[in-house]
Amino acid sequence: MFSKACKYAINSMVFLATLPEGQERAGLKEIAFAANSPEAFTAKILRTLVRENLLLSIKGPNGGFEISDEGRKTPLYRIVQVIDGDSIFKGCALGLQECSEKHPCSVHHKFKAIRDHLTGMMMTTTLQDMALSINTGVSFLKT
Amino acid sequence: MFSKACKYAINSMVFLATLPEGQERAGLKEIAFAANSPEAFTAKILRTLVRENLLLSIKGPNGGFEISDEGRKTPLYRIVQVIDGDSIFKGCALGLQECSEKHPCSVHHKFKAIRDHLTGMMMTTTLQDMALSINTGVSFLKT
DNA sequence: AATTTAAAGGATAAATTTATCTTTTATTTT
DNA sequence: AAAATAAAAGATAAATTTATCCTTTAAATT
Repeated sequence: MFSKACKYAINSMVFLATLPEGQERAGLKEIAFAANSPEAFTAKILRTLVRENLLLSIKGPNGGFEISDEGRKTPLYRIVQVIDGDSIFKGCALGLQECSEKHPCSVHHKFKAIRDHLTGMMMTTTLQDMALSINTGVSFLKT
Repeated sequence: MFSKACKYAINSMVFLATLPEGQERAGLKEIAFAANSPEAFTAKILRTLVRENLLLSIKGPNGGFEISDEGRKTPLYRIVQVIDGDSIFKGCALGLQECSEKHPCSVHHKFKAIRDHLTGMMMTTTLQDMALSINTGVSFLKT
């Protein structure tokens, strides 16, 4: 479904979103541990998220990464889009270059329903929503 | 969503399912062309499908591949399962090793709904269904 | 200003997926 | 039986994804 890079990105962002305002900064090590992801690879992914303004980064002693208020409100959709692109939301499930209402693949309509379902869910679920569910003990970040 | 190998497998199977009974045999070249997939790679994938009894293969002059009556009734689900495994149907979207009702990830329930939707569709859509939609001109195998 | 800390950036390597090519095996036709 | 055909099998290579490591840059503390 999602690439590993994408899962690491989501879990890192959600972890940062679980941190209370005022103590919202965390270093790479802490993030990678919390997200259960390899440190150096996570560093690369975080840089992408920083470039996209979904994260803030601070160098030097007591440096690290922070999620902005805006970042907390970011829908899951956006993270996937930034890391994996939006082929999962837009591309043809069977790989047809041109797959549309006019020239549909043999599961076009059936997949459209699922894709719409997925897209809707991913667009309406924010990192904050996910973080809240973790902070209230309803769900978990790590296995 | 699906690997290229899986898309090639599906498109190859659907192509074979579009062939009328009595002329249901096609050679690798013909299949790869119809499925828009690289020949040698397709050969490998077809061998997997043969091993799983989803296809018959015949060597020698006028040899090739055939889909059995049973194969025509095979749901899309099975092809994906054979080629990509069933992590897309069963695995945690965020990569948690243990992700269950008791120990859910932060999107467990929301994803369950989508997964159920996907699984249901894939289990009830057969290769024959897809082939029929192509044979009646409603949908297309190639772009 | 010098030192320390931590991210940024870039090079490299390992693993996996995708793809091709060559030889072998089985089958049909001559 | 010999020749021709087409899939099976296995070796190899290219591309992509995942992962690590090392040097540079920026910022805080001394």
